[in-house]
Amino acid sequence: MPEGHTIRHCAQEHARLLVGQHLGVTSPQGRFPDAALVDGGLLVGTDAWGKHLFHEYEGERFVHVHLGIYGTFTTHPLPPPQPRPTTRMRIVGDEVAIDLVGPNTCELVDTAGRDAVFARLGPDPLRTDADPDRAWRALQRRRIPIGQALLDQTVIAGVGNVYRAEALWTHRISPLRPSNELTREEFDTLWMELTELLHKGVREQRISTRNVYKADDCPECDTPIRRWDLAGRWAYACPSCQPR
DNA sequence: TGGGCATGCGCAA
DNA sequence: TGCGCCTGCCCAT
Repeated sequence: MPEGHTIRHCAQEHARLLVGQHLGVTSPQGRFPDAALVDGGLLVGTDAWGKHLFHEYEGERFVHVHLGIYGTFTTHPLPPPQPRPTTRMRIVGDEVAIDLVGPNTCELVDTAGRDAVFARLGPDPLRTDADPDRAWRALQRRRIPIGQALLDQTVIAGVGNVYRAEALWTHRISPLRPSNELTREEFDTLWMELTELLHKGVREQRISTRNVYKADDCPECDTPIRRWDLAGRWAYACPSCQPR
């Protein structure tokens, strides 16, 4: 269930369980042949930016993972069960094994490759070095529905469909409002809301609020929630609380 | 048993 | 703008 909070949690957990160890890295499915190039390597750190995760091995080698919509990591105590036929990557440490299934991306990159990923991502509210001004300026430069902009990872990194729906509903902003018509105050509120929701998601390992996302009626005014296709993704909003 | 769907994204047209 | 892809699960048949 990957929005940014899931990836941040993986980075933290993998760091806690595996950093400082030489890892057995394999690809039972065979679709990550470069696993052999880091097999036995020392894991020196992990990092997350938006929905992108990096495992850094000694020698400036990074395994870049993007879970897409289906991807999952599973942690097993040793000895781990037989891998599934679809296990893209298995990492075996001193005390646990971690399996990766169904990712959009699992590739080996160098520092330049990692930086190239970072370069095309907007600020991630979960990162302490995040610069919300960059997101603000990106919204000003464009005139697209704010609901569409929030899912654009070059604007803000880590927000997915659920956090978008919940944050806009909480602050009574229609997903259809043009991005450059938000006031600075509204943007600041939205940024803070997303930051809090993401942090809460990391802590609780799930998205807890369910106000409009897939809801039938608005918890505030009982108006039926409207669902429509916004640039290829389902948008949810209360037509009464979030007027255009 | 099989179709549809899912918190995503890149690419062709 | 629409489609394909990565996988698992739920629900209808």
